[in-house]
Amino acid sequence: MPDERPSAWPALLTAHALMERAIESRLASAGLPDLACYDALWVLEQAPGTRLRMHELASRMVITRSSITRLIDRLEAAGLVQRERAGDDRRGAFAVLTAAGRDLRRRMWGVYRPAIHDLFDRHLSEAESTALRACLSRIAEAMRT
Amino acid sequence: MPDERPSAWPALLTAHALMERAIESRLASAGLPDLACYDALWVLEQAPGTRLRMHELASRMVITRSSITRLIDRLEAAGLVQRERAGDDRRGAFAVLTAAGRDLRRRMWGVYRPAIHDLFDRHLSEAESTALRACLSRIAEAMRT
DNA sequence: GAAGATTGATTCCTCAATCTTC
DNA sequence: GAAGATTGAGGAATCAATCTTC
Repeated sequence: MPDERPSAWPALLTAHALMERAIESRLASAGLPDLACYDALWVLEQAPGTRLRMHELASRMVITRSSITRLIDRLEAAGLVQRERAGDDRRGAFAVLTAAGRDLRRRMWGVYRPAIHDLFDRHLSEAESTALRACLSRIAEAMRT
Repeated sequence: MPDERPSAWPALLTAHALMERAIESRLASAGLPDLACYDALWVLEQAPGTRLRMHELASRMVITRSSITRLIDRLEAAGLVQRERAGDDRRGAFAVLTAAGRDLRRRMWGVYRPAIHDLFDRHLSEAESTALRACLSRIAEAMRT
């Protein structure tokens, strides 16, 4: 880029792409689903009652409403989540984590966790890791508002 | 994630997704092509003779061989790049930047550059930006080898 | 009419198979 | 047989349009 001062953004783009490719490759080799699936299961597992409205889930995963519909279609077909109608507002739907979903998430973490360490955290000092997290969270926070 | 010490990786994932969405949105609003197109044009513009072998271009963009074939198909149809057969090894093909490609890249930069500043660099100090770039380059470098 | 979610049509990505040249 | 690139088939992301409920 014709830069005045070089931004960290291109490096982030490259690091992200390489990481994602390597992680997906490890998951696939282990016969496991992809990162989008993991993310959905994990976000649901953190939510109160392990359930979330569709648009809330989409927002936290940073994907579109149509994408979340189709993703939940697949996860539901695989028995990892279940849809439930909202009681108070019958337009709404919840995605609810199933026991199978929780189990699979845990198994995926067994591959995902060492991958994050080997490919990412291993190359950072404790201080760098903390600083990185602070910077990136700040940037994300600014875009959420 | 069930973490011992929180990694910066989830924050990177979120920041990346939000950034990409916001940048694509600005480019689309300006009637311009997407980031993949920009990246290809820019990588070619940096290369000696503004030309690169297909697999070299794919490697630098961190996309697959089939993806680069199809991306260059589109860019060539739009007159932004041109294919050339390799003289020495006739299996190979070059993607060569055209004048129209260079012009469009410049116009896109007029939208892309302020977006990077507004959404990313504006929230970082000079020192943070430098440190971020160093960390992410190191991580990318480790995966390249 | 607006919000929540889904669907149809299109575009794009990916895997495996293919073609060509080395 | 292997490297470079492309292609066909299937899966997934996206936009706009739709359906339902508020």
